Amino acid sequence: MEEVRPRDRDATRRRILDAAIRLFSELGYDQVTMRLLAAEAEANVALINRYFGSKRELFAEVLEQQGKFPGMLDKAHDDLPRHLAEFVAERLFAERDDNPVISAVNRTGASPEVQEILRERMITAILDPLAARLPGPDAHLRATVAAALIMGSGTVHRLLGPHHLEAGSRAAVVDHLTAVFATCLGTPN
Amino acid sequence: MEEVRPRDRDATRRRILDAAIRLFSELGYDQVTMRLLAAEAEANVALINRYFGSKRELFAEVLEQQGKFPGMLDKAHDDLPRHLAEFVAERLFAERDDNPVISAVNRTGASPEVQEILRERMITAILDPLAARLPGPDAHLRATVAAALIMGSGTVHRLLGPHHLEAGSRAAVVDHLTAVFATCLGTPN
DNA sequence: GAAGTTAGTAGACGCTTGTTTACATGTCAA
DNA sequence: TTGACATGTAAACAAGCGTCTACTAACTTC
Repeated sequence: MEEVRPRDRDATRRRILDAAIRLFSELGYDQVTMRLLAAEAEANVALINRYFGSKRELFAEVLEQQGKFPGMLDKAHDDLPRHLAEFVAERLFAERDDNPVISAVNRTGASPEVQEILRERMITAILDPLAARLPGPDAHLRATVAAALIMGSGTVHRLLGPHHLEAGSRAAVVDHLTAVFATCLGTPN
Repeated sequence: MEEVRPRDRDATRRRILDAAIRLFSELGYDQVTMRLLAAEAEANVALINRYFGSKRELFAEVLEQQGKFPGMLDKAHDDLPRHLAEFVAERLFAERDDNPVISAVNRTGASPEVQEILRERMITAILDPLAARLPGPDAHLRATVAAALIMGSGTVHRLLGPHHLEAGSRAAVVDHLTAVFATCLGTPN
Protein backbone atom coordinates (compact mmCIF):
# COMPACT_ATOMS: atom_id res chain seq x y z
CA MET A 1 0.00 0.00 0.00
CA GLU A 2 3.03 2.20 0.27
CA GLU A 3 3.25 4.56 -2.65
CA VAL A 4 6.60 4.29 -4.33
CA ARG A 5 8.00 7.33 -6.00
CA PRO A 6 10.22 6.92 -9.06
CA ARG A 7 13.68 8.30 -8.60
CA ASP A 8 13.62 11.66 -10.28
CA ARG A 9 16.29 14.18 -9.57
CA ASP A 10 14.53 17.16 -11.12
CA ALA A 11 11.17 16.40 -9.55
CA THR A 12 12.71 16.06 -6.10
CA ARG A 13 14.61 19.29 -6.52
CA ARG A 14 11.38 20.92 -7.59
CA ARG A 15 9.45 19.63 -4.58
CA ILE A 16 12.10 20.97 -2.23
CA LEU A 17 12.10 24.33 -3.94
CA ASP A 18 8.31 24.59 -3.84
CA ALA A 19 8.23 23.68 -0.18
CA ALA A 20 10.93 26.25 0.48
CA ILE A 21 8.96 28.99 -1.26
CA ARG A 22 5.90 28.15 0.79
CA LEU A 23 7.61 27.79 4.15
CA PHE A 24 10.06 30.68 3.91
CA SER A 25 7.17 32.95 2.96
CA GLU A 26 4.99 31.82 5.82
CA LEU A 27 7.58 31.49 8.55
CA GLY A 28 10.67 33.43 7.60
CA TYR A 29 14.20 32.09 7.41
CA ASP A 30 14.90 31.22 11.02
CA GLN A 31 11.68 29.40 11.81
CA VAL A 32 12.11 27.02 8.89
CA THR A 33 14.23 24.04 9.88
CA MET A 34 15.81 21.60 7.50
CA ARG A 35 13.71 18.79 8.91
CA LEU A 36 10.46 20.71 8.53
CA LEU A 37 11.50 21.57 5.01
CA ALA A 38 12.27 17.96 4.21
CA ALA A 39 8.97 16.76 5.64
CA GLU A 40 7.00 19.34 3.66
CA ALA A 41 8.82 18.36 0.47
CA GLU A 42 8.53 14.66 1.30
CA ALA A 43 12.23 14.29 0.75
CA ASN A 44 15.25 13.35 2.80
CA VAL A 45 17.07 16.05 4.71
CA ALA A 46 20.39 15.31 3.13
CA LEU A 47 18.99 15.91 -0.32
CA ILE A 48 18.42 19.57 0.44
CA ASN A 49 22.08 20.16 0.94
CA ARG A 50 22.95 17.90 -1.95
CA TYR A 51 20.86 19.89 -4.41
CA PHE A 52 21.22 23.38 -2.98
CA GLY A 53 24.42 23.37 -0.98
CA SER A 54 23.07 24.81 2.23
CA LYS A 55 19.98 26.31 3.81
CA ARG A 56 21.34 29.75 3.08
CA GLU A 57 21.87 29.05 -0.61
CA LEU A 58 18.40 27.55 -0.89
CA PHE A 59 16.97 30.70 0.63
CA ALA A 60 18.88 32.82 -1.85
CA GLU A 61 17.60 30.74 -4.77
CA VAL A 62 14.03 31.02 -3.53
CA LEU A 63 14.21 34.79 -3.46
CA GLU A 64 16.09 35.05 -6.72
CA GLN A 65 13.61 33.14 -8.78
CA GLN A 66 10.80 35.36 -7.57
CA GLY A 67 12.02 38.03 -9.96
CA LYS A 68 10.99 41.62 -9.81
CA PHE A 69 8.32 43.25 -7.76
CA PRO A 70 5.05 41.97 -9.24
CA GLY A 71 3.45 44.15 -11.86
CA MET A 72 6.10 46.77 -11.62
CA LEU A 73 7.67 46.36 -15.00
CA ASP A 74 5.26 44.00 -16.71
CA LYS A 75 2.75 46.48 -18.02
CA ALA A 76 3.01 50.24 -18.07
CA HIS A 77 0.28 51.24 -15.66
CA ASP A 78 -1.25 54.60 -16.25
CA ASP A 79 -2.05 54.93 -12.55
CA LEU A 80 0.89 53.69 -10.52
CA PRO A 81 -0.33 55.01 -7.14
CA ARG A 82 -3.62 53.17 -7.46
CA HIS A 83 -1.86 50.06 -8.66
CA LEU A 84 0.39 50.06 -5.61
CA ALA A 85 -2.53 50.88 -3.33
CA GLU A 86 -4.47 47.88 -4.55
CA PHE A 87 -1.46 45.66 -4.24
CA VAL A 88 -0.91 46.74 -0.65
CA ALA A 89 -4.59 46.53 0.24
CA GLU A 90 -4.82 43.08 -1.27
CA ARG A 91 -2.03 41.94 1.00
CA LEU A 92 -3.44 43.76 4.03
CA PHE A 93 -6.70 41.83 3.86
CA ALA A 94 -5.32 38.55 2.60
CA GLU A 95 -5.49 35.61 4.95
CA ARG A 96 -1.87 34.76 4.24
CA ASP A 97 0.90 36.86 2.83
CA ASP A 98 1.63 35.30 -0.54
CA ASN A 99 4.48 37.44 -1.78
CA PRO A 100 7.69 35.56 -1.05
CA VAL A 101 10.06 38.50 -1.17
CA ILE A 102 8.11 40.91 1.01
CA SER A 103 6.89 38.22 3.34
CA ALA A 104 10.31 36.67 3.81
CA VAL A 105 11.90 40.04 4.47
CA ASN A 106 9.28 40.85 7.06
CA ARG A 107 9.29 37.52 8.80
CA THR A 108 13.03 37.06 8.85
CA GLY A 109 14.85 38.54 11.80
CA ALA A 110 18.28 40.07 11.92
CA SER A 111 20.17 36.86 11.15
CA PRO A 112 23.50 38.11 9.81
CA GLU A 113 23.84 35.13 7.49
CA VAL A 114 20.97 36.20 5.24
CA GLN A 115 20.98 39.97 5.68
CA GLU A 116 23.02 40.51 2.54
CA ILE A 117 20.60 38.37 0.53
CA LEU A 118 17.61 40.31 1.77
CA ARG A 119 19.32 43.61 1.13
CA GLU A 120 20.14 42.66 -2.44
CA ARG A 121 16.58 41.45 -3.09
CA MET A 122 15.08 44.56 -1.55
CA ILE A 123 17.09 46.70 -3.94
CA THR A 124 16.81 44.77 -7.18
CA ALA A 125 13.25 43.50 -6.77
CA ILE A 126 11.53 46.51 -5.27
CA LEU A 127 13.59 49.68 -5.01
CA ASP A 128 15.22 49.83 -8.41
CA PRO A 129 12.15 48.90 -10.50
CA LEU A 130 10.17 51.45 -8.56
CA ALA A 131 12.72 54.23 -8.96
CA ALA A 132 13.03 53.47 -12.65
CA ARG A 133 9.39 54.40 -13.15
CA LEU A 134 9.68 57.74 -11.41
CA PRO A 135 10.86 60.89 -13.16
CA GLY A 136 12.86 63.62 -11.52
CA PRO A 137 16.18 63.78 -9.68
CA ASP A 138 14.87 62.59 -6.32
CA ALA A 139 13.32 59.43 -7.72
CA HIS A 140 15.48 57.37 -5.41
CA LEU A 141 14.21 59.15 -2.34
CA ARG A 142 10.59 58.84 -3.35
CA ALA A 143 10.98 55.19 -4.25
CA THR A 144 12.56 54.56 -0.86
CA VAL A 145 9.64 56.09 0.99
CA ALA A 146 7.17 54.13 -1.13
CA ALA A 147 9.11 50.95 -0.45
CA ALA A 148 9.00 51.72 3.26
CA LEU A 149 5.22 51.98 3.08
CA ILE A 150 4.96 48.71 1.18
CA MET A 151 7.23 46.86 3.58
CA GLY A 152 5.62 48.45 6.62
CA SER A 153 2.18 47.32 5.58
CA GLY A 154 3.62 43.82 5.55
CA THR A 155 4.74 44.31 9.13
CA VAL A 156 1.30 45.54 10.10
CA HIS A 157 -0.25 42.50 8.48
CA ARG A 158 2.16 40.16 10.18
CA LEU A 159 1.56 41.53 13.68
CA LEU A 160 -2.09 42.51 13.57
CA GLY A 161 -3.46 39.95 11.17
CA PRO A 162 -5.82 40.34 8.21
CA HIS A 163 -8.84 41.32 10.31
CA HIS A 164 -7.36 44.40 11.92
CA LEU A 165 -9.19 46.70 9.52
CA GLU A 166 -12.88 46.09 8.97
CA ALA A 167 -13.34 43.97 5.92
CA GLY A 168 -16.00 46.30 4.53
CA SER A 169 -13.67 49.27 4.44
CA ARG A 170 -11.51 47.89 1.70
CA ALA A 171 -12.54 50.48 -0.86
CA ALA A 172 -11.78 53.27 1.60
CA VAL A 173 -8.40 51.73 2.31
CA VAL A 174 -7.55 51.62 -1.38
CA ASP A 175 -8.62 55.22 -1.83
CA HIS A 176 -6.60 56.39 1.11
CA LEU A 177 -3.52 54.44 0.11
CA THR A 178 -3.84 55.79 -3.41
CA ALA A 179 -3.72 59.33 -2.11
CA VAL A 180 -0.73 58.56 0.07
CA PHE A 181 1.16 56.86 -2.74
CA ALA A 182 0.36 59.75 -5.05
CA THR A 183 1.91 62.18 -2.61
CA CYS A 184 4.76 59.81 -2.04
CA LEU A 185 5.64 59.23 -5.68
CA GLY A 186 5.43 62.88 -6.64
CA THR A 187 3.41 63.76 -9.68
CA PRO A 188 0.26 61.65 -9.89
CA ASN A 189 1.49 60.96 -13.42
CA MET B 1 43.79 43.52 40.68
CA GLU B 2 40.40 41.91 40.31
CA GLU B 3 37.61 44.38 40.82
CA VAL B 4 35.13 43.12 43.38
CA ARG B 5 31.54 44.15 43.09
CA PRO B 6 29.42 44.40 46.23
CA ARG B 7 26.41 42.10 46.27
CA ASP B 8 23.54 44.24 45.17
CA ARG B 9 20.34 42.71 43.96
CA ASP B 10 18.84 45.86 42.49
CA ALA B 11 22.01 46.93 40.74
CA THR B 12 22.46 43.54 39.14
CA ARG B 13 18.86 43.48 38.01
CA ARG B 14 19.37 46.91 36.55
CA ARG B 15 22.52 45.91 34.66
CA ILE B 16 20.71 42.96 33.13
CA LEU B 17 17.77 45.10 32.11
CA ASP B 18 20.02 47.75 30.56
CA ALA B 19 21.95 45.15 28.63
CA ALA B 20 18.68 43.64 27.47
CA ILE B 21 17.41 46.97 26.18
CA ARG B 22 20.63 47.52 24.28
CA LEU B 23 20.95 44.03 22.83
CA PHE B 24 17.31 43.39 21.97
CA SER B 25 17.22 46.72 20.14
CA GLU B 26 20.36 46.02 18.17
CA LEU B 27 19.91 42.34 17.43
CA GLY B 28 16.27 41.42 17.90
CA TYR B 29 14.90 38.67 20.11
CA ASP B 30 16.32 35.57 18.46
CA GLN B 31 19.88 36.74 17.98
CA VAL B 32 20.27 37.60 21.66
CA THR B 33 21.35 34.56 23.65
CA MET B 34 21.22 34.24 27.39
CA ARG B 35 24.98 33.90 27.53
CA LEU B 36 25.58 36.99 25.43
CA LEU B 37 23.13 38.84 27.61
CA ALA B 38 24.89 37.71 30.77
CA ALA B 39 28.29 38.69 29.41
CA GLU B 40 27.06 42.14 28.40
CA ALA B 41 25.51 42.67 31.82
CA GLU B 42 28.56 41.16 33.56
CA ALA B 43 26.28 38.85 35.46
CA ASN B 44 25.74 35.13 35.72
CA VAL B 45 23.36 33.44 33.31
CA ALA B 46 21.24 31.93 36.04
CA LEU B 47 20.54 35.35 37.51
CA ILE B 48 18.61 36.37 34.42
CA ASN B 49 16.03 33.69 34.98
CA ARG B 50 16.11 34.27 38.71
CA TYR B 51 15.21 37.93 38.36
CA PHE B 52 13.02 37.85 35.27
CA GLY B 53 11.70 34.33 35.03
CA SER B 54 12.61 33.62 31.42
CA LYS B 55 14.06 35.20 28.31
CA ARG B 56 10.56 35.81 27.05
CA GLU B 57 9.45 37.61 30.19
CA LEU B 58 12.59 39.74 30.15
CA PHE B 59 11.81 40.71 26.58
CA ALA B 60 8.29 41.67 27.56
CA GLU B 61 9.54 43.79 30.44
CA VAL B 62 12.04 45.56 28.18
CA LEU B 63 9.32 46.56 25.76
CA GLU B 64 6.83 47.46 28.46
CA GLN B 65 9.03 49.93 30.23
CA GLN B 66 9.63 51.79 27.00
CA GLY B 67 6.20 53.31 27.34
CA LYS B 68 4.40 55.03 24.55
CA PHE B 69 5.65 56.07 21.20
CA PRO B 70 8.10 58.90 21.91
CA GLY B 71 6.72 62.41 21.74
CA MET B 72 3.27 61.24 20.80
CA LEU B 73 1.41 62.27 23.89
CA ASP B 74 3.99 64.26 25.80
CA LYS B 75 3.44 67.65 24.24
CA ALA B 76 0.63 68.68 21.95
CA HIS B 77 2.48 69.29 18.71
CA ASP B 78 0.89 71.78 16.43
CA ASP B 79 2.40 70.04 13.41
CA LEU B 80 2.11 66.31 13.81
CA PRO B 81 3.09 65.38 10.24
CA ARG B 82 6.35 67.31 10.51
CA HIS B 83 7.00 65.89 13.95
CA LEU B 84 6.62 62.34 12.64
CA ALA B 85 8.67 63.16 9.55
CA GLU B 86 11.57 64.38 11.66
CA PHE B 87 11.33 61.37 13.91
CA VAL B 88 11.46 59.01 10.95
CA ALA B 89 14.23 60.95 9.20
CA GLU B 90 16.27 61.00 12.38
CA ARG B 91 16.08 57.23 12.53
CA LEU B 92 16.73 56.84 8.81
CA PHE B 93 20.07 58.62 9.05
CA ALA B 94 21.07 57.44 12.51
CA GLU B 95 24.04 55.10 12.73
CA ARG B 96 22.11 52.78 15.00
CA ASP B 97 18.41 52.42 15.57
CA ASP B 98 17.90 53.58 19.13
CA ASN B 99 14.17 53.07 19.56
CA PRO B 100 13.71 49.78 21.38
CA VAL B 101 10.13 49.13 20.36
CA ILE B 102 10.43 49.81 16.66
CA SER B 103 13.87 48.32 16.40
CA ALA B 104 12.95 45.15 18.24
CA VAL B 105 9.83 44.68 16.17
CA ASN B 106 11.81 45.07 12.97
CA ARG B 107 14.72 42.89 13.96
CA THR B 108 12.68 40.12 15.50
CA GLY B 109 11.50 37.42 13.13
CA ALA B 110 8.32 35.46 13.28
CA SER B 111 9.09 33.62 16.53
CA PRO B 112 5.68 32.56 17.78
CA GLU B 113 6.75 32.88 21.41
CA VAL B 114 7.05 36.66 21.25
CA GLN B 115 4.57 37.54 18.54
CA GLU B 116 1.83 38.33 21.03
CA ILE B 117 4.15 40.64 22.95
CA LEU B 118 5.11 42.52 19.81
CA ARG B 119 1.51 42.79 18.71
CA GLU B 120 0.44 44.21 22.03
CA ARG B 121 3.30 46.74 22.04
CA MET B 122 2.61 47.76 18.45
CA ILE B 123 -0.97 48.57 19.41
CA THR B 124 -0.56 50.27 22.77
CA ALA B 125 2.71 52.07 22.08
CA ILE B 126 2.20 53.23 18.53
CA LEU B 127 -1.19 52.62 17.00
CA ASP B 128 -3.50 53.74 19.80
CA PRO B 129 -1.63 56.93 20.76
CA LEU B 130 -1.50 57.86 17.11
CA ALA B 131 -5.18 57.20 16.47
CA ALA B 132 -6.11 59.13 19.59
CA ARG B 133 -4.62 62.28 18.08
CA LEU B 134 -6.54 62.00 14.84
CA PRO B 135 -10.07 63.30 14.38
CA GLY B 136 -12.67 61.68 12.20
CA PRO B 137 -14.26 58.25 12.00
CA ASP B 138 -11.47 56.60 10.01
CA ALA B 139 -8.76 57.61 12.48
CA HIS B 140 -7.88 53.99 12.98
CA LEU B 141 -7.28 53.44 9.29
CA ARG B 142 -5.13 56.52 8.94
CA ALA B 143 -3.14 55.68 12.04
CA THR B 144 -2.53 52.19 10.67
CA VAL B 145 -1.12 53.51 7.41
CA ALA B 146 1.06 55.99 9.27
CA ALA B 147 2.30 53.21 11.53
CA ALA B 148 3.10 51.15 8.45
CA LEU B 149 5.23 53.97 7.12
CA ILE B 150 7.03 54.36 10.44
CA MET B 151 7.71 50.65 10.78
CA GLY B 152 8.67 50.32 7.12
CA SER B 153 11.27 53.02 7.38
CA GLY B 154 12.77 50.96 10.15
CA THR B 155 12.94 48.01 7.77
CA VAL B 156 14.61 50.16 5.14
CA HIS B 157 17.14 51.34 7.67
CA ARG B 158 17.83 47.83 8.85
CA LEU B 159 18.44 46.43 5.38
CA LEU B 160 20.02 49.35 3.57
CA GLY B 161 21.83 51.07 6.38
CA PRO B 162 22.06 54.74 7.34
CA HIS B 163 23.98 55.79 4.24
CA HIS B 164 21.46 54.69 1.66
CA LEU B 165 20.20 58.23 1.18
CA GLU B 166 22.76 60.95 0.69
CA ALA B 167 23.51 62.61 3.98
CA GLY B 168 23.05 66.09 2.50
CA SER B 169 19.48 65.42 1.48
CA ARG B 170 18.12 65.26 4.96
CA ALA B 171 16.10 68.45 4.68
CA ALA B 172 14.52 67.19 1.46
CA VAL B 173 13.71 63.89 3.14
CA VAL B 174 11.98 65.64 6.01
CA ASP B 175 9.99 67.82 3.63
CA HIS B 176 8.91 64.86 1.56
CA LEU B 177 7.98 62.76 4.57
CA THR B 178 6.03 65.67 5.98
CA ALA B 179 3.93 65.84 2.85
CA VAL B 180 3.34 62.10 2.88
CA PHE B 181 2.38 62.06 6.55
CA ALA B 182 0.08 65.02 6.00
CA THR B 183 -1.77 63.12 3.29
CA CYS B 184 -1.71 60.05 5.43
CA LEU B 185 -3.09 61.60 8.58
CA GLY B 186 -5.83 63.52 6.85
CA THR B 187 -6.12 67.20 7.65
CA PRO B 188 -2.70 68.84 7.86
CA ASN B 189 -4.05 70.22 11.15
C1' DG C 1 30.12 34.01 67.15
C1' DA C 2 26.58 30.70 65.26
C1' DA C 3 22.58 30.07 62.32
C1' DG C 4 19.81 31.39 58.57
C1' DT C 5 18.93 33.81 54.53
C1' DT C 6 20.23 35.52 50.11
C1' DA C 7 23.33 36.95 46.03
C1' DG C 8 26.20 34.86 42.99
C1' DT C 9 28.57 30.82 40.52
C1' DA C 10 29.70 26.66 37.81
C1' DG C 11 28.25 23.13 35.32
C1' DA C 12 25.25 19.89 33.52
C1' DC C 13 20.66 18.71 31.36
C1' DG C 14 17.77 17.82 27.52
C1' DC C 15 16.79 19.43 23.24
C1' DT C 16 17.27 21.43 18.60
C1' DT C 17 19.99 23.20 15.01
C1' DG C 18 22.56 22.68 10.18
C1' DT C 19 25.52 19.60 8.26
C1' DT C 20 27.97 15.28 7.07
C1' DT C 21 29.11 10.52 6.68
C1' DA C 22 28.27 5.70 5.63
C1' DC C 23 25.30 2.92 3.52
C1' DA C 24 21.41 0.93 0.59
C1' DT C 25 18.99 0.85 -3.65
C1' DG C 26 17.44 1.94 -8.16
C1' DT C 27 19.01 2.79 -13.16
C1' DC C 28 21.55 2.19 -17.17
C1' DA C 29 25.63 1.13 -20.19
C1' DA C 30 28.72 -2.40 -21.66
C1' DT D 1 24.75 -10.04 -16.00
C1' DT D 2 27.98 -7.08 -14.17
C1' DG D 3 29.94 -3.05 -13.07
C1' DA D 4 29.49 2.03 -12.43
C1' DC D 5 27.06 5.77 -11.27
C1' DA D 6 23.11 8.41 -9.59
C1' DT D 7 19.51 8.77 -6.18
C1' DG D 8 17.70 8.23 -1.73
C1' DT D 9 18.10 6.95 3.30
C1' DA D 10 19.29 6.69 8.22
C1' DA D 11 22.09 7.94 11.73
C1' DA D 12 25.42 10.51 13.84
C1' DC D 13 28.05 14.77 14.42
C1' DA D 14 29.45 19.01 16.80
C1' DA D 15 27.67 23.12 18.33
C1' DG D 16 24.37 26.05 20.31
C1' DC D 17 20.18 26.94 22.75
C1' DG D 18 17.19 28.06 27.27
C1' DT D 19 16.79 26.33 31.64
C1' DC D 20 17.75 24.22 36.07
C1' DT D 21 20.24 22.15 40.01
C1' DA D 22 23.87 21.94 43.40
C1' DC D 23 26.94 24.63 45.45
C1' DT D 24 29.87 28.66 47.50
C1' DA D 25 30.25 32.88 49.79
C1' DA D 26 28.57 36.97 51.75
C1' DC D 27 25.45 39.58 54.64
C1' DT D 28 21.85 39.77 58.52
C1' DT D 29 19.97 38.52 62.88
C1' DC D 30 19.86 36.71 67.14
